[in-house]
Amino acid sequence: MEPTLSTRTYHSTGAVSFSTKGEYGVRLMAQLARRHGTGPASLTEIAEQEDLPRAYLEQLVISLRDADLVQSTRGAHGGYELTRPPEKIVMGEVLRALEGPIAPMICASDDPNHLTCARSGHCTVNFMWVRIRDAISGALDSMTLADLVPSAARLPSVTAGFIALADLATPPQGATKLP
Amino acid sequence: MEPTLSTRTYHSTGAVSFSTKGEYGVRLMAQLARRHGTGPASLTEIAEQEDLPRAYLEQLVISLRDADLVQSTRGAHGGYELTRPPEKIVMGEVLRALEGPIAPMICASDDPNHLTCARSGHCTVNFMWVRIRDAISGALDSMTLADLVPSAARLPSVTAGFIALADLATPPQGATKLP
DNA sequence: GCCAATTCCGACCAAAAGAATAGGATATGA
DNA sequence: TCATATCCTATTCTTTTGGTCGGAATTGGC
Repeated sequence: MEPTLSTRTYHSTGAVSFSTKGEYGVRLMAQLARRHGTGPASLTEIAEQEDLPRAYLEQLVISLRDADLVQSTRGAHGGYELTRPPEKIVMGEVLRALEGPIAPMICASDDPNHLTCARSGHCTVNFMWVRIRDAISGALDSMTLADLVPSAARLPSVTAGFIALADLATPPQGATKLP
Repeated sequence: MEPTLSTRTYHSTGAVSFSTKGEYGVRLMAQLARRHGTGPASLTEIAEQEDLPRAYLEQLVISLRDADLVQSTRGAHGGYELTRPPEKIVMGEVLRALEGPIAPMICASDDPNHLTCARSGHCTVNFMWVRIRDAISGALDSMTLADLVPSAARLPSVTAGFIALADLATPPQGATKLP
């Protein structure tokens, strides 16, 4: 059942590349966004649609669950679903859950309880890494899952009327509108 | 002469981290900026001041030279120096030379002649990676070497009066001013 | 109560990239 | 001619990446 001929995809295409964790994780979240409101979706199902190794997704989804972005239902007909509507899930949260704190350099981490490097003080370049970090964080925190999944692409919610109205009533939080 | 007890520093501190190539390379450039106008500086000298392996710097500086950011003088009392004053060297150039094109994901590269991934078309998430890339590029291209090395930290130029005046006469190009 | 579909979890593994080291050839000023 | 440089290529070791594997524990449906 599992696709045994696996082409390992290593993609370090230059500077500041995210790993497959970030890539697959985001795609997984996008699939869950499409299905939001339709009950839990199994990883087998999603792995098939996105053509990704199910066993690997299993690992990724743990981080997403621990970050309270998805919730799981065990047993038959179980699976995963978003804990919140897509417009309330900021991409910064997703990427940080998957890949760790945004830190282009050891001396410029998102995470407050992260030691600064020994060179700080006589280091004139730190300032650059901080600016880069802020640029990335800013971009990430200005997008939600809803921005990635056009509502046209979403499956009809089971309780469509209810949910749709409720979602519209609550404006997107923490996210600035796209230009 | 070379410090034989080497502590290899692997630093993947989370998402979007640059490698030591980027880190060391920028520090190297900062040192050259300090010395700008004082003739070539040897790598031995710089490696000592920054406490970095000289042989490794040798490799990095090749990329910088090929990108026409530094020029070399061979033989005794040779070394490297900037090809342009610090205010004319945009950090985007430096990082791209050291680490390759800015591409947070395979489908979102800086480099125009870079194939897009097979999924484009039915891929709704690509747009996010492009925005991240633009955020990074933007930050990088809005800083010059001069922003990293305060003029107070620079060594007095040999032909100080001349150079200083010449530099002031030509406004910084390609770089927007810091807020 | 059994079975199939699930999540859950830890161990394991091969290949790639990262971070150098090693060693020599070539150039050049003193 | 010698010490100091850049130049260049090959090798080495380690860590991370990108998974696989196998087996729990859970749960709905028959």
